[in-house]
Amino acid sequence: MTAKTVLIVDDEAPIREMIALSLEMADYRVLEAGSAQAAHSLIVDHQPDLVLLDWMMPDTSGLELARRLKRDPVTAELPIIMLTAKGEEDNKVQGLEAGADDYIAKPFSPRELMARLKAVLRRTTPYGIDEVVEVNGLLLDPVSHRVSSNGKTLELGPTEYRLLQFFMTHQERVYTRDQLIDQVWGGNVYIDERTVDVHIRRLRKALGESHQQLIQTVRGAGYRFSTKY
Amino acid sequence: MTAKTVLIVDDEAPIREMIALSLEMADYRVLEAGSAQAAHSLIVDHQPDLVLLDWMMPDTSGLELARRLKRDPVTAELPIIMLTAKGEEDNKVQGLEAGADDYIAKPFSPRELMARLKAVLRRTTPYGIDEVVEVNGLLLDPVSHRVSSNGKTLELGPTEYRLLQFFMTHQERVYTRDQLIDQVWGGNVYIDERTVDVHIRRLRKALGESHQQLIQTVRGAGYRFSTKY
DNA sequence: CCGCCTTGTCACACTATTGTCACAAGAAGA
DNA sequence: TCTTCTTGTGACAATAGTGTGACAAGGCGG
Repeated sequence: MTAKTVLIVDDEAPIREMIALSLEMADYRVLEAGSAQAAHSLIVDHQPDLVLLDWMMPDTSGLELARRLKRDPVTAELPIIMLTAKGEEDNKVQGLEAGADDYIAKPFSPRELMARLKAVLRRTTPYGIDEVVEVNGLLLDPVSHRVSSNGKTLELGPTEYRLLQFFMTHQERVYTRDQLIDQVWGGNVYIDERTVDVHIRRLRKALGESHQQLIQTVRGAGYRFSTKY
Repeated sequence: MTAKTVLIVDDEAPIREMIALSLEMADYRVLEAGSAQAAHSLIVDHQPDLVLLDWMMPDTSGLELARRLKRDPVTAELPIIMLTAKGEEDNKVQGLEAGADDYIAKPFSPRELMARLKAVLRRTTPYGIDEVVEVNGLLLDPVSHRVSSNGKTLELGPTEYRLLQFFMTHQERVYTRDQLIDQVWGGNVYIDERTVDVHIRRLRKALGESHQQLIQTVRGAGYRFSTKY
């Protein structure tokens, strides 16, 4: 699961920062824009997954931006949450008509914001298609999150599971420890390369005699998952 | 496992036949319809397990049919896969909003079609809405809203009941806390993820020693209801 | 208004998992 | 064979993820 990117559009920097802080603590990537103009180019460049849009903006109103985004086919599916001052119920209607997916009245608690944000993201990102992978009697089923070796369920820790999943969907190719950290641990972690060795070891152990040869050491380079040995 | 019936709705006969051929080779029963009208009566008569629906249809568009099916409680549960010409990403969103469970862009390989089809069938509920569900002596009767374990009635709160019902009709699949909130609490609620844990705990407690192992924790992922442990 | 039940949240207890280290074992090259 | 890299292995302390009990707020029928 990759981190979602959220764009905050508000002309008041303190508010932006407050929101940005909450979001970053919850592991979202955050972009900020102080004007509709800036917002638009950020959207084109960075393709955020969601926009938090303030209703009151000096130049072009937030409403205008929302309309524009929804009209353009490229950005039409981008979910938008409108922020607005308390009690202005009319705005809510207008905002939703303009294509906003949800609406939050200021002042709001960070907690509420997060909850709504998740709800919107949840219902706009459809589930992926998860396919079962099978190699020589080794079966990985992402749907039930289960791995079995010749029918017998294996006990894998989360990291071992992800590692195996990556290998099974990227067979026959050598990956350096760095690449594995990138792919399995997810981009922005700082861990020792040798840690990979340890997890490889754990995975091999869990796979047992019957399948541990599938994970091969390529000396001086990295590791490879292959049926040929 | 009995053969699944798939209904193909497309106004172009050659395409229908191509798809039908692939499906029959994979042991599916196939129905064909050239119009939304025909499709509707076939659905009523033959109750297929899945509908492959073309987006572009002369009379009522495929989209319309999808909406109609999802609106009618009788057919609401019927999984739908939309077919559409390549690159029309807007359609994807509209299609998914209309209730389609998946979406395939033409031209597609038979292989891809089969994979998606299997995936959709796997994750859609094989159970009728009012059917009694039974697992290892654990019995849930949606009509009387009652749950019994080896004949003895259990006391479940409303939420625990819904949670259990969801699990029993969606076995063998891991659900994240988010997804459970979506499915059991209903789309637009804002509650803490950890609340799910508490309800899981309450449900397990209520199920007693005999059945609490059915609800399994998948560390780092979520929960799963399964008879295999 | 009262008592009863359900619910969401919190604080704390508990455990599996994780990253790292020190050392053992192998491979490659001279 | 000996030296020098590189990888395997077991142990361990810190941490992240779950289990668990308690509680206050809210709903609901009386």
